[in-house]
Amino acid sequence: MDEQSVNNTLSKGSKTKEKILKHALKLFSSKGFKATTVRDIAGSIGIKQSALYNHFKNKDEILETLIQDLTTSAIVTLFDNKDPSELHKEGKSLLMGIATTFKLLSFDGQNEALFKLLMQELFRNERIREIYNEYFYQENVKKLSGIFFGMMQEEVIKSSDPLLLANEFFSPLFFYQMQVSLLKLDKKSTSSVVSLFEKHVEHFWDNVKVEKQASLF
Amino acid sequence: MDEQSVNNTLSKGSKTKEKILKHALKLFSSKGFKATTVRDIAGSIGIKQSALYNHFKNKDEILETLIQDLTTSAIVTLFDNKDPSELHKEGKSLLMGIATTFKLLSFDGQNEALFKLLMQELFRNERIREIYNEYFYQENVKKLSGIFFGMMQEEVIKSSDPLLLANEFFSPLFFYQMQVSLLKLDKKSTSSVVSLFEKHVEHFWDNVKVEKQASLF
DNA sequence: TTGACAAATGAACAAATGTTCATTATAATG
DNA sequence: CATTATAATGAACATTTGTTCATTTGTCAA
Repeated sequence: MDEQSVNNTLSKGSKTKEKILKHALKLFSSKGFKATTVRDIAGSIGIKQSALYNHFKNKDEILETLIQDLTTSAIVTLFDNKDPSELHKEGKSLLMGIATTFKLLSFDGQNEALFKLLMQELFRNERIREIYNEYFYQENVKKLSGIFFGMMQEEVIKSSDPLLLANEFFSPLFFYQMQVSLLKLDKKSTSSVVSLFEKHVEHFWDNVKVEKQASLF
Repeated sequence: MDEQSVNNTLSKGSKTKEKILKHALKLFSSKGFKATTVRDIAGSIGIKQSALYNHFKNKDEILETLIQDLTTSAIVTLFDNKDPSELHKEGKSLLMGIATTFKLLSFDGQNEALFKLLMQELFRNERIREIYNEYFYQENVKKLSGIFFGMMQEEVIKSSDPLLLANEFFSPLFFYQMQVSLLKLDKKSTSSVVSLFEKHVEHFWDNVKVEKQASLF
């Protein structure tokens, strides 16, 4: 009976709860958490502010829920659909795939909003910093490191510091992603930045790949 | 040259105005503009909030003044002490110098606060976005582009797209700078990130430099 | 000293904001 | 149907916040 009732209440109640989260994310990501009022959120859904408190203890809990969602969002699970033990065998095209995944994040509204929320609260919210650092930065750099280590063993790329390579590969992607978000805010063209994702992979690969023997031909 | 004479010539008022800007920057950069109250600012100086309005029309004007200061701050004039027409002759050590300048920004409290302010308001304040884009990003990337173009002509580095190189050189520096700021917020060690500044230059240079002839010896 | 002027104070205000709560509406369940 | 749990409403609240203003304080020049 407990499960049943929980399921039922979830299915009907969660509709507004989801709406709240969705609209709150939109507002937080564009105005910032502090500047967004509970009346803003309620108003954007079409309910009164007091109704929010049937679903969340307070305004902070809405943010906390969104932050928690971050840990399972696509911007944090860039590599989860790939098998690490085989990753290192594909070489450059693998890197291109990662860069493309990264790039595509900005074209999904939900992910873009999460990214903007992340960026805006990063300097004020320690919990967000934890998530950013642990799930977004460390996790991805660690996976990249493993990939590069594998590539080195297979002699696909030159032997060097895998952690450095991971950072060098990751940081431009992050930066270009940020640039795209910023340009979109002002409705400017993003094409020149978007093209940098691929060019970055090319440039990076040229540096790390094992040189073919010059005397082969 | 002592306090007294300064006090006497410049009226006491301008000193308070500077204090306001200094403390406001500190507070804005740590709590964000919206979350900082005029009482916070006044309190941190030791005056009453109403006294602020003898120096600034309102809270927004304080932020605007700080934003304006950004355009002439060190985080925006990274290259201003160098002569562009000669820059391209130094090669790798020039790049190392730029990276070091970048790195050192985070060790000056004023610059670090400006950087944090910039990052926090970037997604909400169009004027800051303009300044960031024009003075911080475009300006520096343009100068870097010119440097790389020169290096290519001198055949110090391989011929390729100077603008891409500029972005590839700039973006990790930016990212590492951000990482340092974030780590400092939580009083964590920054040494591993700080070392990435130099390693980045090494890695970058290996990719772009003109290969020496292998058969020389 | 006196007069003038900038700066600081204390008190107050209106608006905005997060939150509570008693009441009403809604919908599923026995 | 009646019951019961959940959701939404309207009204209210205590605070917080930006700002104003009349008054006082301090400083320098005449």
